[in-house]
Amino acid sequence: MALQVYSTLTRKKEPFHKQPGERVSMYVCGPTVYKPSHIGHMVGPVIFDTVKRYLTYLGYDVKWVVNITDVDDKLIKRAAELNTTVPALAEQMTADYLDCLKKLNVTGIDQFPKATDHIPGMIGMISTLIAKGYAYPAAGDVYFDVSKDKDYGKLCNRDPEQLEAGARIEVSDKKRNPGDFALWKGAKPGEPAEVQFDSPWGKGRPGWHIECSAMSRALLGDTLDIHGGGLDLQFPHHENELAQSESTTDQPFARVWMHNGLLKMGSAKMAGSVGNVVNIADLLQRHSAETVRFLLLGTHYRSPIEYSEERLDEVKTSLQGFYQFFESYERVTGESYFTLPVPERERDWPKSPQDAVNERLVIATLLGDYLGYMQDDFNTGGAVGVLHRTLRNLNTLVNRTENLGRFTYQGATPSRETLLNQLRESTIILRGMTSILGLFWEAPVKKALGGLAPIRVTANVAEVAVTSSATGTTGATPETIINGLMQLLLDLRANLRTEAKSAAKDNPLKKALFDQTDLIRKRLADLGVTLEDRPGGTTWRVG
RNA sequence: GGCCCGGUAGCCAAGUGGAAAGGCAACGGUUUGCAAAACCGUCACACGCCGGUUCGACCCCGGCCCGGGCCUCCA
Repeated sequence: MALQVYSTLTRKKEPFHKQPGERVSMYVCGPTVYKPSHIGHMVGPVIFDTVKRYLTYLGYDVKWVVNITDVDDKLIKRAAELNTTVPALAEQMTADYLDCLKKLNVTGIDQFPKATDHIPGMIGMISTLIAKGYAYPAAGDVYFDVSKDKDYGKLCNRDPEQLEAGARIEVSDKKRNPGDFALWKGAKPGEPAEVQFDSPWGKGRPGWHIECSAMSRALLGDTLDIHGGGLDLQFPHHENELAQSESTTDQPFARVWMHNGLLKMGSAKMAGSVGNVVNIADLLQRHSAETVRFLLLGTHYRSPIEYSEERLDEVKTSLQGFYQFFESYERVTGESYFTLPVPERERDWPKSPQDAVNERLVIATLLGDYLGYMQDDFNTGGAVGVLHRTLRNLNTLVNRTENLGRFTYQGATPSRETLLNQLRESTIILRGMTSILGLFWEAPVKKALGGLAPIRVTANVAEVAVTSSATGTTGATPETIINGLMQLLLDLRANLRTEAKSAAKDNPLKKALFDQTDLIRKRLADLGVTLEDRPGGTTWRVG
């Protein structure tokens, strides 16, 4: 099935209008930089980052632009409150925004144009609109005349006549129609000089909406392939952008309009106006960026996302299985999941599943399911489900490899090498699937011990001794000491276990020795350290 | 009032005109000296309610109830 994308304009899924290999322009409305970002601000970026990753995987050449609106009423107000300047505030908040994107692994945005860098473009557009009769100056302001635009309201099904009925629209005697909106706002007395720009209509600043029309046009052209943004921007923001742009260029403004659902807390949306926002910096103190991204992608992008601490805890738990697998994978293959090649484009994926055996075939089927979901309007929720099913198969493969000989096969027992090959190829597929979603981009940090890697203790104590002396003792740091102590403890425990296991059943020492090994494990558990005795030796981890 | 969007198990959440993915929680089992981890199994005769279309609907149509969003700044 060809890629299907839901368009707000037609209210239905449509086959994507471009072919792999072609360029795709994507514009997503960014923030007005007057406050630190909250998680709601990250929904769109995470989703469209995933959209870009998937389109890239399919072979499209995507150029993605996100605007920074750095001049606006809210900025002026906030800067005054903080006793700073608008540019200084904007710069600081932009840095915060970019930092949040980086933390959530939103890496696909190609350009972040600032409104203040595009004033001439906006003035040009407004002049054109006036010349074509779509806009009119009024005492220093310039307004868009919605009655002149025949299809005004087509995105949101709004009837300009009925806009009056709402009566919540800002009233102004400068407007010809209640639904008219400002393209340019004349400077008001007392406003700082840095937000006063020269224009044919006197000093002033752009209205909200025009910056997106001007900047998307400047960087991506008259017609965008994809225009995205939050559901709450449909009206009036996108409706007005659409009206301005098409009235200016006489070209379709966007081929596809994609709107993401909003974050919900309980029964209400999360928003600055509701006052229930969760600041990202605070959030990341409690939960990993991975957990947050996983939460955002677990629900279809057009649906509201249920947000709560409980949800985050749940997601975190479900994520543990993946981390466990990554450790298993490394233990069994000696290779880190995070250094496996990432098949970024379709042509780079492992091929010829017909050559594969058993699990490898199953995983190839799962990949098909995964792609089926993604093809259907970027159904990341369904895709995440496939990830979990894939994980189960991979764990089975790990178990078979690690416990080779304990499993009975119908035909010939595969060699360890065969199993390892299957495991590696299958894991690369998982790696590719998670990478499209932008998940598991870096190895998790063992916070409690400052990045200390888990030690593996083999049952062979002689071998252990060699390992520890090879580690070296020079330059003792808290880390090397803790590491060494853990090693010591686990060595002793390994010895006890060996003794206990070899002791005869009726030997009273057997139980006594096992009691000691259990005591060590219990006391470590009290400290938050979990020991896992495996066929190849004992591993430990924090948590 | 107008315009949209939802209502799937205890919670979250996919989905298809032909007998409901996945996760969390719960329970049972395999494995383990015991654990941990992993794996297997159980867990919605049922998808807001009522009609209709159909051989057959959770999925299509109509009505109703409930919830949410937008119409004012908002990702």
